[in-house]
Amino acid sequence: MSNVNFKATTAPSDFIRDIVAAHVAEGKYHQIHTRFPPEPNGYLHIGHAKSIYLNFGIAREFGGICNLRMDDTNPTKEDVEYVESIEEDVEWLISGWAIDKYGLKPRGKTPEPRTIGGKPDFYLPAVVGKNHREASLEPFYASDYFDQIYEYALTLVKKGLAYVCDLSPEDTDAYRGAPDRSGKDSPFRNRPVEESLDLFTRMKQGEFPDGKRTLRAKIDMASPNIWMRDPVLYRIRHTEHHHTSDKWCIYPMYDFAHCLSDYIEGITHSICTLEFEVHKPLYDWILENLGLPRPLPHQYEFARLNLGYTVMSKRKLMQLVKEQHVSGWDDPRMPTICGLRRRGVTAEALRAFTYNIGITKYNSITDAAVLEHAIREDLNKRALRRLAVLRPLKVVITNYPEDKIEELDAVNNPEDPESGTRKVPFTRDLYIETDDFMETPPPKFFRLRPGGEVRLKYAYIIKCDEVVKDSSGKIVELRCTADLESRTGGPTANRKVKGTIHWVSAPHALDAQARLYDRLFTVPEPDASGDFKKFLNPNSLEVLTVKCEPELKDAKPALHYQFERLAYFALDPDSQLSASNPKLIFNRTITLRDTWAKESQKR
RNA sequence: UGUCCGGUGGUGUAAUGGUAGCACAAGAGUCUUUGGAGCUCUUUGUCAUGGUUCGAAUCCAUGCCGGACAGCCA
Repeated sequence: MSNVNFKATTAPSDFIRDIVAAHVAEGKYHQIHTRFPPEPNGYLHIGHAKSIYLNFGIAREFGGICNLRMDDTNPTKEDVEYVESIEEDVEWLISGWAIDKYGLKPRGKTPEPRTIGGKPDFYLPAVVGKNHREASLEPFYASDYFDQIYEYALTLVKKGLAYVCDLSPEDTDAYRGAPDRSGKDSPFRNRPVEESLDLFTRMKQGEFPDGKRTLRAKIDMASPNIWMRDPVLYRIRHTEHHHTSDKWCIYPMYDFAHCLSDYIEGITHSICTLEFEVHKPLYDWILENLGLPRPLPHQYEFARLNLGYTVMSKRKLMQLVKEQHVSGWDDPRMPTICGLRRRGVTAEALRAFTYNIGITKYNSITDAAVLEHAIREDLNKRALRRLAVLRPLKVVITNYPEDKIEELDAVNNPEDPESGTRKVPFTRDLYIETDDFMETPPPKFFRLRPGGEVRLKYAYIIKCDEVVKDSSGKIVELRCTADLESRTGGPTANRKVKGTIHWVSAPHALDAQARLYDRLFTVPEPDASGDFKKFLNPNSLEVLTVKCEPELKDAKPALHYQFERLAYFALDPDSQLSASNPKLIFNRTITLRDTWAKESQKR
């Protein structure tokens, strides 16, 4: 990669960072500790990137740590496929930026019991600053705390703050009431502590089938907050767990496991999305009623990302994959991290994007143009310029010798002088873009026309003398003459010609596949109402065989390219890079801004 | 008609009682061997009504509008 100097992005400011900054100023915590806690039931998407950059950003800006934790309390939906993809994506997103704040733990380690001021405690510290790829380290798992969470459940039961309930799922629903209607006490609510203890133990031992009983917190069935109406803490699930195997048949609910996981890891700021706001009283209730000896974590909520022209829910993304509307989670049209990566979007662009949209509690839909702008800005600085013709039209320079080959100098990246130049071969037979010629052009068309002149980038000014058509009237070839003095540095090189177009020498042209992606959906809010799939864009992928300048035979997967005047491209992993017979596949990351397209649409 | 949380140009986001700013989008111009990039300029906004104050986007009250919550999902 070239050593482009990216301007240092100043640290953003938002209401959560303001809170953290105040806590740092007053010395409230020994060290700031955040966490990113995905459930491994799907692939990470750009909305997760917003959360990752918030949590790791805070760790980075305030000298803290951010743990990666698998929030894996529901074995029926989770899978190792997802935990592996999550690790890969998180690492890619924070690599070279906050990787030194990445909180992991020794593989297989679980919280150790200890005593603080006479009180029992469980704590699992993070390891940072080591090579995150070390096999000896792994992410945190909520499921690693099942023993401790079970202990805490026992404590609540003994305190008379939790009970085993025999209500069926249907009855539990009915007893809960509704937002505007008070709930009703379970008939098992005042079951003796000893009996609950016995039943809970037997639940753990597998004596009862799924759904038969639950452990519930004893709070207030009349609470205006539904989550305080004796919420279920544990349910029975005779299911193998991807991380704990068959050790458990009872699993803690999110609300019970999450606050305790935060506590066990010493999290100070537990940042989540708005829909958990109504759970906060429960989060606090659990921690406050356990007599915990260390400072308690606190929950803060922000608005999740909504992006125009796409869907963000894991359920819907899963549906697109399963029903094969896309080629997989990493299809370049997907808003997933792996999809964006495959498409050629960089982590830096995603970071700039998330910085630009900010953090608030207002539920908004971000214009897709904001993301596109961040991608273009990033790629403009780093992409290597190359000449490639997407839809070739043959051009013959009739006054140019048949066997002559010139090696012309071409700039690799005008934004980065250090990227240097390369040679591009020029011959009599060329390809230009079909769109760069019009037989009867509209006003303001600056490209080639019959009898008109245009400059070939890095080469000559040519004039179109003759349009050759086949029997159906289709244009198959242009016969042109070049101003042989007009090459770069030549006597007439500075002649004013309105248009400059790209080209490729036909005998030297390299065939490659180009995959042109467009928005996955045709409307800004595909999931606003009804079936989002009816808004799928039927033209979201177009596959072309294109003509590339020979330099591209050495294209590198890690690099980004701009096919001049067209778009940014990146090599797809499906490419075969054998030196003798490479099979190149380029994904179009994003088009260049096209003011001519806008101009021509006006009419 | 319960509880909680919100409401600033088209979109998103600042201003923490003191000149409503920035980005994207849109428009105009300039430059250009990328109709790219850059540079310059322009249009458009504090949900409403009262109140407190020398002064309110900001504080208070009322109303209006929007979102979240009734999984043994997270």
